[in-house]
Amino acid sequence: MITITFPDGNVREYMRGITGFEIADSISKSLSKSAVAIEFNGQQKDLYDPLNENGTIGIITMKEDAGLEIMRHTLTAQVLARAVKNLYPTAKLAIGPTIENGFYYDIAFEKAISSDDLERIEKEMRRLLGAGNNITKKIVSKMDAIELFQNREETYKIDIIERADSAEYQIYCQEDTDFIDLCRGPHLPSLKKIGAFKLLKLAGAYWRGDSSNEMLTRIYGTAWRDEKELKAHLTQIEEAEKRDHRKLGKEMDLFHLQDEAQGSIFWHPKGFTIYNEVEGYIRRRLRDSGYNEVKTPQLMDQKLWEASGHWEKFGENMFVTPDVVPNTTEGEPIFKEESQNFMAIKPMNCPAHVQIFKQGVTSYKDLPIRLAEFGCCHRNEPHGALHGLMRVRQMTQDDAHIFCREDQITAESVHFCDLLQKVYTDLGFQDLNIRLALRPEKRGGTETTWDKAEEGLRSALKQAGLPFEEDEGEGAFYGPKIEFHIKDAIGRSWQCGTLQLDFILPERLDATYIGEDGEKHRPVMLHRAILGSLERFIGMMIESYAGKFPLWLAPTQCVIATITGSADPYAQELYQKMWDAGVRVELDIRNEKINYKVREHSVKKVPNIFVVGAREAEERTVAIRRLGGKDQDIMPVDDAISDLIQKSRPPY
RNA sequence: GCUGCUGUAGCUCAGUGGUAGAGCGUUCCCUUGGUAAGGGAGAGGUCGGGAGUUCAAUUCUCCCCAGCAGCACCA
Repeated sequence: MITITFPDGNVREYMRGITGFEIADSISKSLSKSAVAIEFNGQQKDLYDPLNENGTIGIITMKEDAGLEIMRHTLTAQVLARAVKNLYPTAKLAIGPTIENGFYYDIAFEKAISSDDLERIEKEMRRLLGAGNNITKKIVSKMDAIELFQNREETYKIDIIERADSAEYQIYCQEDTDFIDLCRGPHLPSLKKIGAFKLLKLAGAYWRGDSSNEMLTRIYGTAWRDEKELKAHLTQIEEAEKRDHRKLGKEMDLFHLQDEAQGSIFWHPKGFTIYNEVEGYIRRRLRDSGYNEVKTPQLMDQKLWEASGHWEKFGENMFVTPDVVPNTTEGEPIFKEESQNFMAIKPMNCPAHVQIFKQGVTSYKDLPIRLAEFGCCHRNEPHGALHGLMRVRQMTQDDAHIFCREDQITAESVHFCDLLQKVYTDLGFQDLNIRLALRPEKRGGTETTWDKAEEGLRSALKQAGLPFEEDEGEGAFYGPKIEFHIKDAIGRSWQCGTLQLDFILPERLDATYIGEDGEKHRPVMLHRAILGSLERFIGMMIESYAGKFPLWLAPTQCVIATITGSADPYAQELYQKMWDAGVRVELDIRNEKINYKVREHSVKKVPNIFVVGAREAEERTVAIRRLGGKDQDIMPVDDAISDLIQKSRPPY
């Protein structure tokens, strides 16, 4: 007999070898009916796995998220994979995991498939589900597992097995078919329990995530408990797509991109208003946090980048220009002779900041020195990486470098995390994903320095009360880093803020300070950005506010809209008054109905419309229509203006 | 960079082996209307670029460019 403990603390005795299904059945028929798998001693197992030891059991049903995930997993591994093999027998299966809201399967097709095939596959999947086969499994040795898949020429499965160091492998089968799949499970006991699903898209993906490997075809899908949940999810995706910053940027006339400057933003007046407000805000924050703003060259001799190490390490992502006068004679080459000297357009500000640090002599008493720059950087990003404002080739960071002593690292890091938190709160971002990237394989510096650096950042995060995850091997070659990620409208994660410790660059560029002992010492350098690139951060803001910016950021804070032409003089007077008071105001005295004007400005997401007609002109009032509201609010002019100005104050 | 898809008017998109259409916007006219689209008329396109097949290409083929999705990359 074995002793089974239930989540509520109850204990029961069962025969050795009993299954989760039988245990569920011994509790209630309805439970065994809804059970899809079990969790036994913290590990998920199939419903029909025999239990041979004492343990704690939890019955997983589709109600739990764990059950939903098992369903998604079964759907991709058993149904999508089988449907593909039925339709394309020569296709080779690679891996098919679950992801947030769904699943994918990576498959090598003999011939490329397209979205039409997606429909065929989905149809075949539904056909297979109709039969509602039971799923069974067998456990085989490594040799047998390899043989099984060799017979089917499933080379990727063989690769997976060969790389694994387990002695036993689980092979899932479906009754009445010869379909098999290698999987660590668990799976649903039967296809009858699959809920509602939809295949979404096709994309390429490298085998084992390595770009030197061949590219497979990845089929993405989403799956839910029932049609209602599925529909809700699809609606949510549609809603999220409406918040896409590229779409809103066009609709709200904020910026554009064009072929001749791919990856670089043309900021329109309205977009640049937001940009300037954000920059002004962060500039005030930095000034009051002990930073000194600087401006450094855009073009610097390539030799400096060699000295800093960037040339060797990141040269491929840099733009260079020969230091010669171009030849403008038509039909002749632009460069008559090959240039001996090259200038590089800066991809980062750090080497330049070191140059400023190195001017004169710095005492230990001067540290920390915090140099900030809204530095415009160019990075030669791969074409496929470019993405609206989120990934650009020309960007401006709220960049700063802190030169400090080793004993100041933790205090500076805590100081930074505090500042970052204040900024993110002000700008409406609460949902941060913070990652601490630790020493990579290829790295500079000693183990002791790395220990100190990693612990410095770790304790700073703890002191700042920020939850974080650690990523082994993801740090920069010069030091560990903290990354602050935010998700965009459709759930893609982008790094915005960052804090990086650097022991290497001061060494390479020979930065020193004079210590208490009168000797030269190396400062530590902290690379840090709160917003990251202003372009990306504004992109995130457009999506998180869905274009409905708070007043202090709204490109147009107020439109004065007239009802009849007779109110025009009054509206003009009002407009001048507000303009003089510094309000970002527009005047709409077009010969259009007020309905039309209200709609148009609402669609453009103008936060306030001051509606004026004959009555308002007579009484010297305005009828305020606020974005999203249905009602109007009648106020005397001066009250309305001072109220608007009051509400337009930046958070700092 | 890789895989797949897309590229037609300012925007969103339809369409065809015989050089093109809608809605919105824009211009002009009428309308002065009280809180999410008043009516009418007009202008506007080398159908992403290049080459090929064809009597004829926006349509078919190839190459290039760009965009989108994902992957890889992201100092």
